[in-house]
Amino acid sequence: MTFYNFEEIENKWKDKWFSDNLYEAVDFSPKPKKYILAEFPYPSGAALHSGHMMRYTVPDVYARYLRMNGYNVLFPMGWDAFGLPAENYAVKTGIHPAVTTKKAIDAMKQSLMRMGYGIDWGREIATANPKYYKWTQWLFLKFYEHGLAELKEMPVWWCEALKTVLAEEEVLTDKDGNKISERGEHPVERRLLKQWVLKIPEYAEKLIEGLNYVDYPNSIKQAQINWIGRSEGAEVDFHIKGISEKVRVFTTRIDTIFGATFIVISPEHQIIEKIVTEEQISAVHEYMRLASQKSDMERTELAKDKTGVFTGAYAINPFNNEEIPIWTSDFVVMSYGTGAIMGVPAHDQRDFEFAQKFNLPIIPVIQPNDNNQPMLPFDGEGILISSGEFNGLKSPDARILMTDKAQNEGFGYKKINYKLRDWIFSRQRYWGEPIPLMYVEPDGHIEVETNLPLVLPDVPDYTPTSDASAPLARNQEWVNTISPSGKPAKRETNTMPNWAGSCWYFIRYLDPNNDNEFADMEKMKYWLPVDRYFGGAEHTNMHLLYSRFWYKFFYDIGLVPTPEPYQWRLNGGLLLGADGRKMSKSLGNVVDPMTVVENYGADALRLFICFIGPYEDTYPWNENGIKATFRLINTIYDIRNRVSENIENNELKKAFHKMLKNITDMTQDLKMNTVVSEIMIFINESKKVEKIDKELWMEFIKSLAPFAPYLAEELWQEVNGFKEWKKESSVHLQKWPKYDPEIIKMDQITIPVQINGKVKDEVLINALDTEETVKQKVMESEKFQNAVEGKEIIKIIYIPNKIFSAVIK
RNA sequence: GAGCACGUGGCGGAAUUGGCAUACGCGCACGGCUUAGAACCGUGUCCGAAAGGGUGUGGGUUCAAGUCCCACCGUGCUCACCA
Repeated sequence: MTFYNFEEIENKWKDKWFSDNLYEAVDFSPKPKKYILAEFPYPSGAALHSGHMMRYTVPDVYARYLRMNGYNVLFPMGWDAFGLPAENYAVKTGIHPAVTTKKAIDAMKQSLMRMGYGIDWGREIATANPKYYKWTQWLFLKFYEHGLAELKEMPVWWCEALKTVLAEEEVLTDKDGNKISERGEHPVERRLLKQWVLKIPEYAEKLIEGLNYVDYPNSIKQAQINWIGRSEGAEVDFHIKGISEKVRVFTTRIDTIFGATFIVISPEHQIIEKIVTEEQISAVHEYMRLASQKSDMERTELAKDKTGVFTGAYAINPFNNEEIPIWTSDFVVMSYGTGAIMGVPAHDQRDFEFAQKFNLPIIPVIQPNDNNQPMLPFDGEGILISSGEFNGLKSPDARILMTDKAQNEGFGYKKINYKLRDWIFSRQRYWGEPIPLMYVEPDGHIEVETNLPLVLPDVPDYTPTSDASAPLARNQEWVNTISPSGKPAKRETNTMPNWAGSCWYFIRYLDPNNDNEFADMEKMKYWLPVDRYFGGAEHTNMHLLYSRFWYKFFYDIGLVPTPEPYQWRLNGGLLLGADGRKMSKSLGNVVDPMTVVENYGADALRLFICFIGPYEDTYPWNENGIKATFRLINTIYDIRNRVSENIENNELKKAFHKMLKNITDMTQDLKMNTVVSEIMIFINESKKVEKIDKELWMEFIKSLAPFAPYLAEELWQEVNGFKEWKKESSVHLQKWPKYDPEIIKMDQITIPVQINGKVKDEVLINALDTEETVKQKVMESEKFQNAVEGKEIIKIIYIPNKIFSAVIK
């Protein structure tokens, strides 16, 4: 067998492809466009990792397939270049994040090229480039101008020792249950801080509605709908006994309000200080302190034992004037609804548990429709009882009438709430886009920086300062400025989150060098929306939702041409270590793609990733699997020695066209694993013939090109006898071969014969046989005759060319 | 607890969407090549001697179920006392 020197051959073609930008996407080409997008990588320390090759290989194959089918394909790549790891590294070493990021980008770009991904590198972007983030800042200002960005008190994890805000993942719990910082293990607590937020809940309805018009898997749509968490209900005011205050609660079950036997308010609720009684004040304060140690998640865990403290105050139920106690408990959180609920223990699981724990009365007010005595708590719908004038009403009707009453009498109204919260958009970090706003003296009013980009300045030290402001505050020369209105001002020192740049990067690929606009409208009209968007499942409720939000807002203010950014979406799976566990350095099961490329070549690796299974699933790495595709590559390369002109091999030709039909359909459906199987089947057939016809071989090479681009290029150049590289003669710019349905048409087919659902025989038929003819052939069969001997045939089902089924008695 | 997936040989998976379950590959066994091994090549490989039986378990619909319906068991992911 000839040795296939993959290293030499792959590097040769890689250099030629990319120096000629073979995979260029042409603006306004008359060809139909396809925009194939895969989430751009964060350029972290080392280089390409296994997740990237899982993410990009199938999209690349598909993009190549479309290109060969006459589409003007845009398959771009860029860098999500701002982020925490580079900054943390800078804090430790003092090396500027721009330096480490640049290094990582260079290494990763080389790796992506080496994998043979057909990227148009002429459109490369990086979010940390001032030419790019100029427009991120400009777009942020659109949110600000339209009232969708504002300063708000938001609860965040605060570490007093580090003088900084921490992310959820930077907070650990020690063995006594106390919250500590990952770095330094200092105490941490929840604290309210002024943060810039983007008001994504204002787009909740549009984000749900838009899902009707896009082609996402149901699981993604459902995940976003659940995350947005729309619920219809009512807000109702309860007056507080003895003082002129009221507490507002949100409920989806106003029909159960006659069963309310207590009120629970969140420990952060501002009304606490006004209503708490002398006797209860110290207990309440201690409880508030404990609650600040917990995350929302811990507070709301289902299995948790209920805790709480009585405030000493009583509320008055506006429907029946009952006086009910007001408690505070951490299972009620401030970030949802009004931060206060009415406790209806007979009809809500959590309220029931709370009432049992603290001996509060339980009053059933809903009777199930079937009149059976329900087990409490009963949270279903039913008929109202013990509810005064509303007795006998059904739950849904009661909700309408009771909400109307509240509205008419001014103590409540209909309300739709969302779980979706304001998106905290400021970070007390260095390595991000500066927020282009300033606080103008003397009154501190906000003015907009008009001279963009507002470039991220150098600082002497990347650690945060002591007053909860970002490292940028260390550069006083930069902080102190003159506002556009000519007054002294201090710049905002918080930066934007990593998500900012990735919210609109797919737009910038369309016009990456435009200094006058974030992108030209005509180019956007040509390319948008994205036809296929490949990414990670972990981004379903973050990046994917955030960027839809940005885009929908831009659409509303006329900046972009379509209501949705991504027409289609698929989440990809992971590659696990050979031990079936997530790859991690500590487990020592990390597979480095470039090491695999060195050992087996990029084509073998690409084929392996295709072959391993469907794109969206997760698999363990298997060294033997890649040996199989490596073998396939070598076998194909070996077969070229048997290519000759004017060879008649009809059977092989038939096998080829069969394969071609299958892989054409499968590639369209992104079923790359079965494509590789089909190629293997054809190659197994090819091994059996002595000589292969050159024409047939050339067709095969073209069909191989999207999957094993290097080998295909090598074989194509060789079989054509090209001496010199010319971009136009690359196999990747050829037309995808067309299968001939005549050749694969089966004249004779064996179909199974079933009797009472069991296969009893097979019969050879002609493809064009009528049902009558087939029936006759079956009747002639000896096995069939034996089986029906003395029985009555009651039914015959014939599915043309598939199956013959008889029912006998 | 909820939502969404999913459950097929020793393993990764396939099954034209209701029509011959286990394609293709790995592994394994035997054989070839080799002084020997690696690599490579070839043959075989669901269980059962057979009749038959087999897609997590139990039921159902159907001429026909891996595929559809119901219940249960189990796994994974995401969210989670959301009022």
